[in-house]
Amino acid sequence: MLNEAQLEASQHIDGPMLILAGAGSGKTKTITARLAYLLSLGIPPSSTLTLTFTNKAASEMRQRALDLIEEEMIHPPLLCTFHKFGLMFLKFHMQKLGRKNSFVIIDSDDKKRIVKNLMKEHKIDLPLSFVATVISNHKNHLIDPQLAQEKAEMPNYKKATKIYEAYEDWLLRNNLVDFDDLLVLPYKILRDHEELRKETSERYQYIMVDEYQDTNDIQFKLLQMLCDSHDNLCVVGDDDQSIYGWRGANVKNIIEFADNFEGTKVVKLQTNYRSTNQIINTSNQLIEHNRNRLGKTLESHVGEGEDVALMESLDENSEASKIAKEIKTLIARGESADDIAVLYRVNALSRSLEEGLNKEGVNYQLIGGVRFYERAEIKDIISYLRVIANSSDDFSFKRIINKPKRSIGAKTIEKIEGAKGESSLYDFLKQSSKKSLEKLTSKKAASSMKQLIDALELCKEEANKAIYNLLDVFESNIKLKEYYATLPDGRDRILNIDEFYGLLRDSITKNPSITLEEFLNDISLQSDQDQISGEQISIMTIHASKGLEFKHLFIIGCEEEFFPLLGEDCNIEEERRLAYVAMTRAMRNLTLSCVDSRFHRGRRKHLKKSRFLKEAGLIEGSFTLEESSEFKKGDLVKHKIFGIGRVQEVTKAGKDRKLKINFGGNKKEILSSFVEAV
DNA sequence: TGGGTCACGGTTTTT
DNA sequence: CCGTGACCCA
Repeated sequence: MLNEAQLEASQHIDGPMLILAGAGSGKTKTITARLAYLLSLGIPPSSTLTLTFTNKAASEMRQRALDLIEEEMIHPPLLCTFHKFGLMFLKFHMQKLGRKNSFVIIDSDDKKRIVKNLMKEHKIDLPLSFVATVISNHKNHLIDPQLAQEKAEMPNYKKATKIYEAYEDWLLRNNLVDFDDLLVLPYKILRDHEELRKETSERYQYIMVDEYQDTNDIQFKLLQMLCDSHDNLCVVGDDDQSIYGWRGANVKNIIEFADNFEGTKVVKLQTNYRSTNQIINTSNQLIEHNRNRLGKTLESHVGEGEDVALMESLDENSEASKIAKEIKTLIARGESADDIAVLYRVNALSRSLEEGLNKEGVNYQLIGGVRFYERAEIKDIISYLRVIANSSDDFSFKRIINKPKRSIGAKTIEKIEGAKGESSLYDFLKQSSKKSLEKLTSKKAASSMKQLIDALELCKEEANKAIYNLLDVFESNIKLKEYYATLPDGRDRILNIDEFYGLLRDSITKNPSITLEEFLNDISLQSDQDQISGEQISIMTIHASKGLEFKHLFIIGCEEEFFPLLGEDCNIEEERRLAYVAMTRAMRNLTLSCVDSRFHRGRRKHLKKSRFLKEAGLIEGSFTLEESSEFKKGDLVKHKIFGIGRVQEVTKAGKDRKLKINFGGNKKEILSSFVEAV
C-alpha cells in the first residue's frame, strides 16, 4: 500500500519530477510502483529506462517491478547502472569515435598501475592519487589533454597533464576504456551526432534515476542528452545522503534540479517506515547541523523503541570484544544473523573488529575490503582472459608474460618493446619467427615466448568456438593453478581461482552465447553489495552500506580524526551526511561506539569523542574541536609580521596551542595567541 | 633472472 | 603496522 505522497509520485506521468525521498521512506517501492503504473497505461517497457547506482539496486528493482506487473513481457524494461548503460551504448556506437567495439574495461587498480608505469617512463614523480584525480577530473569536465596542457599553470599540474595525455594515448592504443570513459564517451557521441541523439532520446521516453544525489557532472550532461526530445525525467534522491563528493558527485544536481528542468513537480517522502522514533530523532538532530541542504524532517512511522546506545571502551580490542559479545547475545536471543551489521568509516578499522569477532566465534562476512576481483591470482587470470579476448592489450600481456615464471624478465620485455614498432606485443611475437626472436633475446626467452603464444592461440580458438571448454584448454596449457600451488599461501589462492572458474562457468550456463569480452566487462562493473548473502552478520564501510538496512546496527570508531575523518580537504558536511546515512540504516537498535585510544599505523593514538555524538544529542560536554582550540587545520590566520597564512597543524603547548602555519610557502611554528583569525 | 634484505610511505570512501 | 620497491648477490 502506498501512502499519499508515494501515490502522487507514482502516478505522475509526463514532465520532470523530483522525488525527495528521505531514508527509509519507501523510495524503491515508489519508483517500482511508478514503473509498473507507466507500463499499465500501455507504455511499452522498451521505452522506459531506469538508471541506478549499483547492480544490486537494479536487480532488486527489476524483481519488484516484475512482481507488480501481471502480464508476461517479451522485452522487460531496461533497468541498469549508469556505467552498464554506457557500456551497452558504446558496444553499439564505438565506431563513431573511430574505435573498435571489442574494447575491454579496466578497473581502478589497472588504472593506477598504468599511470604508475607512465610516470616512471616520463620520469615524473608525483603522488599517484593526485595524478589519477587530475586525469579523472579533466575527463569528466571534457577537457582534452591539449587543452589541459594549455590551461595548466602550476608545474605539478603541467606534469600531471603530460601523464594524462600519455594515459589517454595508452588506452586508445591498447583498446581499453576506464570507468570514466563509460560515461564520457557516450556523452561525446550523443553530443556530436544529432540524429543519434534524437533517435536515442525518442527511444527512451521515460527515464528514471535512482540515488540522484550521487550523480556527477557528466551523468547530468548525459541525462540532458537522453532527454533531448522530451522532459520525462524522474529523479529520486536525498540531498542529505550525498556521500560521493570525493568521487565527483555533485549535490548541486539535486539541489538545483528544479532550476534546470522547467516545470518540475516536487514530491517529498518524509515518512520513515524503517526506524524507531529514537533513531530518527537522533539522526535528524545530527543532520540539522548541516547548512547546505534542501531541508526536510523525517518522521518515524514505526513508533517508540529503545534509546540509541553509546558504547565507550578503552581501546579497539575491548570495543571489538564488547560488540562481539553483544552480537552473541542477540543471536542467542533468536535474532537472525543477517539482521545484524557493524559499520565503520575506514577499512583500517575492520582488522581489530575481525579479531574480536573471531575470538568470540561470531561468523561474519566482510563486504568490500580487498575485493575478490582485485586479488593477485584473480587479476592474473583476468589478464590472461583479456589477452585472449583482445590481443592489443599490452598492459595485461605484460602482467602475464612471466607468470608462471618463463625466464622472461624486464630486460627481455624492454628489447621486444623496442623492436615491436606499432603493433602490440602479442601480435609482434605471433608474427615473428623463433629465429628472429632469438636474435633479439636469449634462446631460452625466445622459445618460451613462442610457447606462450602457441598456448594462447589455442585458447583463442577455443574461446571463439566453445567458450565452455576454454578453461580446460587454458589450464592444461598455461598451468596457472600448478604454479600457485607452489606458493606459500597457495591453498587459498587455488580456492579463489576455482571460485572464479565457477563464476565463469556459471555465467556461461546462464547465457550460453556470452562472449569472453562480455564476461570480462560484466565482472568489472560488479560491486561489493553483489556478494551479500544471509546467515552471517555483515561488516562493511558506511559507503558500502548505502541503500541497506539492518535491525541491529553498530557503528564503530566514533572519534574525532576517524569519524569525522579529518584530512587535507575534509568536507565536514559530507562527513556528517555519512554519519546520517550510517545511523539511518538501523531499524530497531543502534549502538555508536567510541574508544579512548586506537592503534593505527604502528602507533597508539589518543582520541577525542566524535563531535557527531554531541551534535546528535548523545553526550553532553564541551570538548569539540571548535571549543578546545580556536584554530584548526585549514583555517586562515593573520600574523603581525608574516601576514596571512594557513594553519597546517595544531599541537598542544601547555595551556596554549602551537600552530604550524604556511605563510605563502614560508612555514613557521607559532603560538596561537600571536595570530588572529581572518 | 630471481630471491633475499631493507627502507619507506601510506588508504578514506568506489562505479 | 603492512606492502611495495630499490638494491644486491648467486
